Amino acid sequence: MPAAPANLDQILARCQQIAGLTLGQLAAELQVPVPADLRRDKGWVGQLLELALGASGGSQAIHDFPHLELELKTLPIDRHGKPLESTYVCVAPLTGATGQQWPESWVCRKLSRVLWLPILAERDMAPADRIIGQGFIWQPDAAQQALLRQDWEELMELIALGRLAQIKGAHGKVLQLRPKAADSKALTAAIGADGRPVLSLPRGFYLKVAFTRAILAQAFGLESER
DNA sequence: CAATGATCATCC
DNA sequence: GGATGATCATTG
Repeated sequence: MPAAPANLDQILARCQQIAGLTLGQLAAELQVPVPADLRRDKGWVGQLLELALGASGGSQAIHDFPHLELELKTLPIDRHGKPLESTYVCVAPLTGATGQQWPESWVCRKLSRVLWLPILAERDMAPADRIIGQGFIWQPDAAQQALLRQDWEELMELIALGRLAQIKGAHGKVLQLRPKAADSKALTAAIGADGRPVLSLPRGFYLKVAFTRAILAQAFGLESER
């Protein structure tokens, strides 16, 4: 298992080494078995790349590279370089976060610096054949930060006011709130419409495709359409 | 249960 | 085709 990288340059160097490899090739190097499909191994890609890059953290609520305050995100893209999915950020606090300010929020902290690792992963490609792209480190610019902050503040206000049930995935501009649970029967504490505690489906913050697509376009100078 | 890693599958 | 809501595995 690769050692934890000491700095950002080491991480980027490692990214250069694995760019262009298929996930099957990388898995073979690391002696990790490859699932035939991801239906029951949805986290496999992310965990493989964590291993390859020496990320730590596991299932704890901390950065992938704690000392570097760096978050690792794999990003499945199609052959045009467009993200296939929205990107999960973190679970949403449904209680006890009233009064929390944006700079202290887990969304802001996690997104303050991200190592994006595009993976060419058309749906008809077997996991082993998916190809690792060129990873890059991103930090939100002022405009991106403002969009994230605005969406976050709106969503958190609705949560605090007990309007969680009204929030749909379409609510934010770049950030959305959607279910995040093992199934529709999972429950967690939340604030009801009358302000009293209720149980509800856990939610998570996700970045919309248009936002991650813009990040890729920014990094690679691609056209943002198509 | 809640956190991590996300993709699946259905509906529009 | 794309987005929304549902779901899967694993760990502490």
